[in-house]
Amino acid sequence: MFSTFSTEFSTQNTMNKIFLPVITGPTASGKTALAVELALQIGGEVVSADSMQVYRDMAIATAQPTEDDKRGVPHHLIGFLDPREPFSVANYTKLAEQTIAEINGRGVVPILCGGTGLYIDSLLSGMSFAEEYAFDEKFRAELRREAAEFGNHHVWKKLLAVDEEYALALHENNLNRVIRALELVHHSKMTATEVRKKSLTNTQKYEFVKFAVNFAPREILYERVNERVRLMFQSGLLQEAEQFFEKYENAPTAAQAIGYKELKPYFLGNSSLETCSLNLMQATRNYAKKQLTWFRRDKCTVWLESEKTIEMCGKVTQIVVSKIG
RNA sequence: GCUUCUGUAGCUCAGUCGGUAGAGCAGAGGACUGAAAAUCCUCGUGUCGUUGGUUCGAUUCCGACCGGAAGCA
Repeated sequence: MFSTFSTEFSTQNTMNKIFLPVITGPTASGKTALAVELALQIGGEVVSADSMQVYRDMAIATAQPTEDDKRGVPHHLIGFLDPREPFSVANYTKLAEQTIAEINGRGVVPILCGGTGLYIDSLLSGMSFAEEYAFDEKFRAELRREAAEFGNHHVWKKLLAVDEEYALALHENNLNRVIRALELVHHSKMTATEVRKKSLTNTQKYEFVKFAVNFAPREILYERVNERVRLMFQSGLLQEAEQFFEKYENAPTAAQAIGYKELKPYFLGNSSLETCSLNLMQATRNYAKKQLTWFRRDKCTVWLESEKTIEMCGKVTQIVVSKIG
């Protein structure tokens, strides 16, 4: 039964690589519980791969595992950052690499668990993010203003002039990316195309097995999402959001978290709590769907039906143990 | 009971001066290299409430009926 999985992973060239089980899946799929169970079975520690769980004072909205959820298993990269601080893949991969190396150095198995596909894949592929490519808020604001005045096409044409290959691969309406690519040229004197090629020249540091938890049919997943949002309200989401708005006026990255932004109309008196709560569920369902789209693109992923959680834990543990040796 | 408005895609609504219709949202799929819980792309046939009439032709005009809303009694 387990042999069907073993063909999925490559065992070649495992020397000097850290073994890293990866557990991912859409929000509310139960990946945290699975990671904790695995950690208990093999004596591992969990490293989060979540762009929003890094922030403090947002525990409920970002569904950070509670002490009960953790069952004594140490968790890393959760709730350590001030919400006013910006954060990005570059910061994440750097921190995650350090954390994983540290855990591995103690002879403990690190377990990567989270729902931010970009962070996970960037880390696993060893993508490099050099300092000189850092972003420039003024530059972005100026281009955004130009787009508002002259249209997206105008800004996209600028990119076409300096990096034709990447511009043709991008839709002109995808302003964020068009601007980022222009920013790259502006600061690093390298095109996005060149940076992309260069960023993947690093050797991969990990020998990994990637599991993705899912519920099918989709309606079941969506009902779980709704239920999770209801639980968030019961746990005090409203109070947490209120405190967040009082304490943090300017939170560039953290303000994007699903949860607070849907609740804001309620605090401003523009919308009923019920309406906001329905919008919050809707946004979370949309998010879960988008996550699945990302996870599907990696054909080596081992998909797990989470109807039978116990059985699933057993399978995962067995696979992981066989890799550790 | 009378008057007025209203009944079109799962939802909210456009529209057709009579030639069987289209947006947003939802839903599905996809992209993704420093904001990724972000950003963006693709996909729209539905007895146009029911039933008669006028007409070559009605979802569109007229009548009746059945829902819904508001006002007057």
